[in-house]
Amino acid sequence: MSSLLDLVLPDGTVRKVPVGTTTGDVAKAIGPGLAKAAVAGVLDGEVYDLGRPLPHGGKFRILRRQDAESLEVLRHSAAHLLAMAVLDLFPGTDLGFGPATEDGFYYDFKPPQPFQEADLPRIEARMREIAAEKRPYARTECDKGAAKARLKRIGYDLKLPHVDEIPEDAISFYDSGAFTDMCEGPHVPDTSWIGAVKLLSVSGTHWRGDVNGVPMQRVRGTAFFTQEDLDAHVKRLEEAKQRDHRRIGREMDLFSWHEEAPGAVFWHPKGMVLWNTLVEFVRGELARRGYGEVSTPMVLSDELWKKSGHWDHYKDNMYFMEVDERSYAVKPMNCPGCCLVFGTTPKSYKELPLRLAEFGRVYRHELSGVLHGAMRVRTFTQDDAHIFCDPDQMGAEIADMIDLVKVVYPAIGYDMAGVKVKVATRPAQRMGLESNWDKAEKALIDGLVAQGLDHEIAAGEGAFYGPKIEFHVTDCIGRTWQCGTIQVDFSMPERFGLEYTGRDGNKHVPVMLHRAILGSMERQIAVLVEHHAGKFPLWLAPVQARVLPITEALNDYARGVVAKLAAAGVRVELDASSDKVGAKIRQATLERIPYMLVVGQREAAGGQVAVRERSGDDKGAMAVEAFLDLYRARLAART
RNA sequence: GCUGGUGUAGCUCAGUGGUAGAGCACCUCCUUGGUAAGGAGGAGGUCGAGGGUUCAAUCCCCUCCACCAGCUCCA
Repeated sequence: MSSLLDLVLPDGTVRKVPVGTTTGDVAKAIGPGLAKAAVAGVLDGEVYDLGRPLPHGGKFRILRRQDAESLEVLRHSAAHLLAMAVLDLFPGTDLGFGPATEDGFYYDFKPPQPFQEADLPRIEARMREIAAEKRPYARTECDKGAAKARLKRIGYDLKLPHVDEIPEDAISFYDSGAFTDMCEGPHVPDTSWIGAVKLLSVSGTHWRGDVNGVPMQRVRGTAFFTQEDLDAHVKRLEEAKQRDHRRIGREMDLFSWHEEAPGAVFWHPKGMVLWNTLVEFVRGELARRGYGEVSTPMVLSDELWKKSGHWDHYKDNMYFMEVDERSYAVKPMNCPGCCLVFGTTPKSYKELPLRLAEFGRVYRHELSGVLHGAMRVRTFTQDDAHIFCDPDQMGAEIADMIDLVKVVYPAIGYDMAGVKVKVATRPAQRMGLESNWDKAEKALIDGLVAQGLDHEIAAGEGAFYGPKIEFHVTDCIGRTWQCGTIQVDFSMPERFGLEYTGRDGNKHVPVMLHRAILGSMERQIAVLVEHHAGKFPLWLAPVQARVLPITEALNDYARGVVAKLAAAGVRVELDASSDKVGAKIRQATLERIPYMLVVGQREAAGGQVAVRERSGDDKGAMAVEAFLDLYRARLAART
């Protein structure tokens, strides 16, 4: 074994260093600037502490403070810092896990007495004190037996069973003064590196996410190298809050909620403009793609749900009722109704693929704690469709669905690059043959690969009747929401005895594909509101233009303009209030109306309107017809 | 459902063991003003619901409901 290691740096040069060299040593050797900025090293993809000897040669790079991955290291260290403070203030607390997350960190605790939000400032203050103490993060390694003994000695009971699940033989610990934690690292050299930290919330959780497991409390926070970075982050969070669809929905009078119907959206006229505009847009695409549209009942007999499998697999989420001594359920999905439609008449292979769309409203009894505005509700309308086809047609149909997503999402303002695609595979609770699950999962993955979409696998997260592709978009505070979905289902057609006569004259069972593009109208519109911060493109804007007379004497002229625009299809309003024009502009801007049409003496004399855009751009005075040209061009461009 | 929090006017929020207040919005009047707030006055609340403690509860206690942040789950 050579006593020199070969480190291949990002620029391709090879640096020979003696065994025992640390990342810090390498950084120093390269230059003082780098030494100052260095946080950790990455050797063949694995991150090493600044002071940890590199065990072998390989591809090597140094993480600097400005690199995104450095924040992860820092925040993981901040999680330890949090644990130190909590153990100081609440002796006897048992520790769970404490990882870094996308924009911060958390640590799960089992304290003798539950934490309250009011405890956070105290904990945070203690964290700052400890940070100032410059406690080191000192790494040591031992074998599993020693690790268990060590955990037992310090009283970390929860982590004890976890030792055996670690694949490596060597277990690492990090010591910071009296505090020690089993942890694979990496960490910053000492606590003083954590320049700015803020605790954000305390919430409930369970040991390792198991609802039946030990209840714990999660303290969440975020950390940065500098206070300026933290301040900027806090400001971003506050700005994101301004995009909250619940707030904007109220401000723009799109929808409301009422205690009488928890988990249900009440749509107002302006919200319905968004809804109907989206539906009409999707309908246009469906017509081009050979879909028919159906509408099936909300309330269907229990018998149907027993046949479909929902009775056995989905009952907990369903609403039931008894009428005339017969039991019914409110539909949680549209598929069974659609199956009845398919089965109405004998089908020939010549009719396949049969594409049936349904803007179908469903009810699902979701747990009270999961409801969230219009994103997660108990009744929602899916832009659903069920495609009955033979197995050979499946690939082409899936391709067409993915293509539909790629057409619709950019049109409503999403960059496909920001849409996360997952393939959810067979869950523990499922029905149907394993061989069919194999085929179905393969068909979905093949479809994505053929369409060039990156995806990740969400193992075990499929529906009970089949695997699915999920298209996730992100809300204003970084939560992602599943919208579109494509699912393959071999089971339900079989259960409903659906069949078609093939070219061979024999009966065959069709494959059923379920799909939603927008997902649910409720969730989609909520995400859309946040995505655009309420500043919808013209074609979607509930109110597209408002006419603002400068004085009440101009109201009659303004009414004439409104009539002319309305006749041309513009969603236009008149502001006939006695406010001054500045106030009218302010109001229209707050309501995020794309066009403000100011009319005064000058405009009235020339049959004109003075066009101001939502952005504040003054387009100047122009004839009403000229404005309509502007309007139509932008409408067509969907901008 | 679980953990923690919140619930006072349409909205944002003060407040007190002796049945409530501000700003904005609303209504009326004055003002007729040229690109993000003109002025004055008025109206508006079973203080989430039910029970308890008390001479007296919006405030203290209990139960429930809804909402918020997470957990889990989902479109």
